[in-house]
Amino acid sequence: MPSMTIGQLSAAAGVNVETVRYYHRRALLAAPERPPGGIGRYPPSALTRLRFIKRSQSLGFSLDDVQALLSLDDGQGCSAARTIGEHKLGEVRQRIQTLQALEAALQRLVSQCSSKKRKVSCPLISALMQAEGPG
Amino acid sequence: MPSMTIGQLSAAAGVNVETVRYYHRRALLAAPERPPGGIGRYPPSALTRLRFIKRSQSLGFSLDDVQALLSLDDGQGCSAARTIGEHKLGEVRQRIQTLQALEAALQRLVSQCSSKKRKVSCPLISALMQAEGPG
DNA sequence: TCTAGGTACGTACCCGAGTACGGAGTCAAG
DNA sequence: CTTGACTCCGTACTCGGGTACGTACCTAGA
Repeated sequence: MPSMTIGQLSAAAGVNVETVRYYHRRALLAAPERPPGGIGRYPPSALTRLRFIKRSQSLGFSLDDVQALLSLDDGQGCSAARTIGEHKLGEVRQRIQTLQALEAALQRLVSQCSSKKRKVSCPLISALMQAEGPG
Repeated sequence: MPSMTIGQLSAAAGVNVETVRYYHRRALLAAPERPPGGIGRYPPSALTRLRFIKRSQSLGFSLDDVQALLSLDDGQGCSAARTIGEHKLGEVRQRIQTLQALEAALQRLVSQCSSKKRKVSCPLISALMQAEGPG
């Protein structure tokens, strides 16, 4: 039997049944053909698609991104797919930059807190009190 | 006049009036003393506190974190504050790690997409199709 | 045939950090 | 004293990615 119920499909992909239904609502995954009043059965391609979605998500693509990516999957959209990937790469690099700046600032505050040459109040807290503008 | 209305306070801190009220609801910022049926006026310390909140947020602290930090601002909580800071620093470093792994994977996919030695379909999309498990 | 478990569907809820809105009250300037 | 801006207060909505619940229905095994 080459077709699966929604429970089998979701178990195979490691997601919740509700998630599969949610993807139907988001039109990311077609609802299966279904005998009138009966229960839907998914072809193996549904599993491929579901894994595509989860894999894309794990690379930082949103479901909207995934939708765009999927719409390119006609063999023609390679340069468009690359554009989406490059854009996402830029976003990821930007987030890394921001977090590294954050890391440095936090590191500085915490080590001030550790050093014993502080005067009266906690240097972490008093540094946060100084209003040098947010950043 | 050393006291401000909510509009002046929020303008001085660069936040929305609604945000200030939201902080009241979250008990991050005390509601001002207010003549019966009259309009509240905030002391300058409210601005300091508001800036503390925004500054902490910009360092990656959640409002729950900020609440904890503020509760330590009695001159006694320095080591507790440092603990919170260290914990947050760990989180930030973890996020950086994850994003760097992401960056590498994305970079690889995008450059495969650019190189012309691809066979039939878009390598980015077909890589996402390969189900090697999410990651 | 009965029954347990799976499925279909619709709706509501979760998180965090606000934003939006509407009606009533208040305050200062003209 | 009126006008217009501001404030107060409560409730509901936003975004993203689902999760949870309830009811009705179907379907495979004993």
